[in-house]
Amino acid sequence: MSDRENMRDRIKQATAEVFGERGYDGARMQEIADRAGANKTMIYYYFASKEALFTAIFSENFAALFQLFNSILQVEAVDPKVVIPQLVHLHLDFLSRNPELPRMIIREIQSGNPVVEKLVQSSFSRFGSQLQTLREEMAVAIREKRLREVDPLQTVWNIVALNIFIFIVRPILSAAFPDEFADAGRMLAEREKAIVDLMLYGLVPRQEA
Amino acid sequence: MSDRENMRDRIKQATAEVFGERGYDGARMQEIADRAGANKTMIYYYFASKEALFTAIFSENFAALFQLFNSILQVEAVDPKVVIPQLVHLHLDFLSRNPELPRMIIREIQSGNPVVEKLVQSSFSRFGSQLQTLREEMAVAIREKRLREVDPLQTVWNIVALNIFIFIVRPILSAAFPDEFADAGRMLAEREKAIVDLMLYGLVPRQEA
DNA sequence: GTCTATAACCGGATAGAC
DNA sequence: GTCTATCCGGTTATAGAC
Repeated sequence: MSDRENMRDRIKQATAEVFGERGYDGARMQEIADRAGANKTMIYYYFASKEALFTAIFSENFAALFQLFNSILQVEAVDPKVVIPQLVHLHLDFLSRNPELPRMIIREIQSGNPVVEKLVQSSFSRFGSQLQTLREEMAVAIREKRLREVDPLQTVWNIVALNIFIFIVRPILSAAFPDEFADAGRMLAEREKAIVDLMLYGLVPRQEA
Repeated sequence: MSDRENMRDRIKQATAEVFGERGYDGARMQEIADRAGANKTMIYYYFASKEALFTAIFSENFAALFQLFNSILQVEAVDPKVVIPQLVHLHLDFLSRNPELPRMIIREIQSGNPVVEKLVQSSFSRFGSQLQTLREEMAVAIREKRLREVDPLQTVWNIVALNIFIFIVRPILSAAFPDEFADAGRMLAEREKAIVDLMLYGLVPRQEA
């Protein structure tokens, strides 16, 4: 029973891996079965089809990501020096536990799968109201000189862009800079530091001529 | 003759589009033919196979991108206030002319295609020496207080991350924020401004308490 | 160079035994 | 719940006429 007891979960795990690596179209049911240590037919015992399997795994992961985003955006006092390090850390931590998720989302987002469309729609409609709150908080922070005069939406995009980058291009980067990627934990820590530093202070020195 | 004269080029253009949208595995030779206004057989008249077609288009685009990177990195004086706006503008301009390229690269980079592997290897080995030069230039700039004490490699990653972001997640963003994406030119200009502003100054105000 | 028809193959899905 | 054997549709690729 040790391994065999939760075949369904092992299939889900294998599915996430293979879809993340190969994309929906490139994924083979046979490979998913192999990695789960199962017979191909077993997948069809638990899931109706490849499409249904994908939808289940994608929905689950996408929901988890947006749950994180929503909890992250519940910020009371917008002082960048306090908030930014927290935000970056939470997001990177989540991503390092789901490293294949960004590539999967990016790959499959324009697949035409109606479930995916609906998921994006509903996630972002909730996200919209959160964003409005953030706008107001940031406007206050700007007036009180705790924050430079920046656009809230662009700022959110910037954080996300910087955070997801290494996960999205990991295959390129680890081939191009093997030294930096030899120790994944160390690399992630350095990346986190660099992102926070950029977000807070930019490149131009404080004391100018 | 008007349209028909350079069928080969139209096939290449259609290929880039379809591979960008659907990925290698999702792309259908029939759809490429349709978009090129050609018969499917014509593709095989000009290219040996789907694989060969992909390799040709990928190599070409990837080479163009790295040519840009190399020309961009030939920077004499590293004063961020001068260099950053130029870098960001050149990169975004290139990307807006090849909007499908980042997604295509990210999708296909771990495909196992040996041509892709070799391309990445050779591109980055040349990039490596450029990076060494950049390190030295930046070290000087830091000593002379024109630049904050930042890591050169991380800084390059940051610029690339911020620049490619909207192209990579465009399908999500245009669905989630239709207003912002209604006018593509205006959106790109605002994005450029936001990236340069962040890179230079970060979020923390200059004059502190 | 361009087309129609078709071969060859592959991968998702199912039937049915145990 | 798990397995073997097989079907069927779709996709790349080619043969061969014009």
